[in-house]
Amino acid sequence: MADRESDRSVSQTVRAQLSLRDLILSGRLRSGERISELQAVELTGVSRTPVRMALVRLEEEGLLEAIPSGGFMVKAFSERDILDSIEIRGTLEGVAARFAAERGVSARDLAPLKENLAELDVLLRQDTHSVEVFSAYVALNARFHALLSDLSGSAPLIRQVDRSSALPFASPSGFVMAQSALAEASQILLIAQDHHHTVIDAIENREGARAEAIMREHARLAARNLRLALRNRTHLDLLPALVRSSAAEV
Amino acid sequence: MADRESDRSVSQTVRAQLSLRDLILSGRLRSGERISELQAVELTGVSRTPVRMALVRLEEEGLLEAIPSGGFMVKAFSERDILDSIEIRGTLEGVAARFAAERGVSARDLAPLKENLAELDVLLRQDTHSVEVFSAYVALNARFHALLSDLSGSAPLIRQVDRSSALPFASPSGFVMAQSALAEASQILLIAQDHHHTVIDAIENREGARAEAIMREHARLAARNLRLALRNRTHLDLLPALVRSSAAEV
DNA sequence: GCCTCATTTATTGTATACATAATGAATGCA
DNA sequence: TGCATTCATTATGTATACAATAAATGAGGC
Repeated sequence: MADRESDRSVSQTVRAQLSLRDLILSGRLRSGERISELQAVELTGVSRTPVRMALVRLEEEGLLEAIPSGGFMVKAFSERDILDSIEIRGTLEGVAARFAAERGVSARDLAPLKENLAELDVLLRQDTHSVEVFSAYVALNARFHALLSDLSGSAPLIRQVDRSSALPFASPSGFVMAQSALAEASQILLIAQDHHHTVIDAIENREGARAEAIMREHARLAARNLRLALRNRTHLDLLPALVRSSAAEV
Repeated sequence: MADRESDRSVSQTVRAQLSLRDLILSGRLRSGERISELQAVELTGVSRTPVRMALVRLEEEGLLEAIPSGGFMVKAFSERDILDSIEIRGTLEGVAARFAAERGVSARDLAPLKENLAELDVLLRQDTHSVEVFSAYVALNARFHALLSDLSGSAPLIRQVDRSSALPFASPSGFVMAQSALAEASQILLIAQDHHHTVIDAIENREGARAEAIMREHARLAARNLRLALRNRTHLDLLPALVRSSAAEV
């Protein structure tokens, strides 16, 4: 929920952006649906100016698409689009890992990653089928990836990785796929965690090519995971909670 | 020049965006300089609402940076940032080439690329040191790269490539470096053109890994070219013309 | 009965007025 | 003399009024 009237500390623009993002991700605004400014005003409770700003930002974010004659519509994504986005993200993360390895990182920079990794290790010994544990996993995993791209020390790269992350994680179907796959193949998480460990090892040993290859393979695993999930969809009831937790963290 | 008062066919927002982009790229607004809305209003001649839209879009474009307390400043880029951006772009173009190769492309899709390639061949037999020929080269080369990413058939990837192109080509120093390097090492263009030919060949023969490797190497060539240019800067007088032609094509 | 043109309506684009927050300077007090 | 507090000024955030354009619907003619 977007706390429409309360929380005066954040700007109207941000409030509108959060509200609208929530509406899109939760599916209340369907793909391909045109969204008029006045409609957005009704939905968010703020006036047209901040609503327009929010719409422009959501367009840049990739959730909306500008209509030539004016206005915006909710962007539609194919499964192929989402799979491609995962590969793009993996490719960029591969470059990030390689940069980190080639340019060298201090033990101080690596510390938060190792800490995060340890937390993930602990978590993965629990039952990842439960909503709480899975949500915690999603958050920790996202943090690992964010820390990793930071490790590259390259502002343009960090920026690009951020942008390429929008689609795989923003899309409702992405969420459906991610969690449903998880439910039936939680050992995949263990392999993913192995990737996390080995990429850090590669970076520490300055093995750039290896670090890059691991992150690419990591993305391929995620993609495979999702393709698998497309066939046998389960646990769709988990979706709303996941979407909500993701929208909140922005 | 951005034709301030004339050309009523385009929106005020777009006019403001073009004007401001031109001001930034031409260096009249210096890196790190704060740009207030009223100042932007003065400079562009449109009112605050479209100016704000333009500022937000330029922020998303990567040319401006939001100041926490409000407002925007012209973003500053290091040489490292620009070199990284070239590598990022090359990496993504590598994926695009691989996608094209793996998924297959029709002869009809390849036709415009081959035509473009032939035009480049003709051009490269001329004196690339002249402003006209070099400008034409820049335009044709940009078109080749755009067509190539289109060939991937992946909307998310095309989008990402577009975004990663902003920095290397938008930045004035990128232009300085690109053209000054060119002036003293025009044989590099011939090698680059060979890359263009061979990547198409690889795509036609469905050699995905080779296609990807070529585009990566292509970017490395560009990066090397620029590093070289950093040492002996020449022909800086060409800069304004190049910036102007680039700003116009958007 | 269908096609075309005009009128009307709705929606976006633009401008400006107002409010609020931040910044800087000046004055008073310690 | 130095620091803090307050006031003034400037800038951004927000709302709304107005204009222009595009879409839709109706009527009239072919």
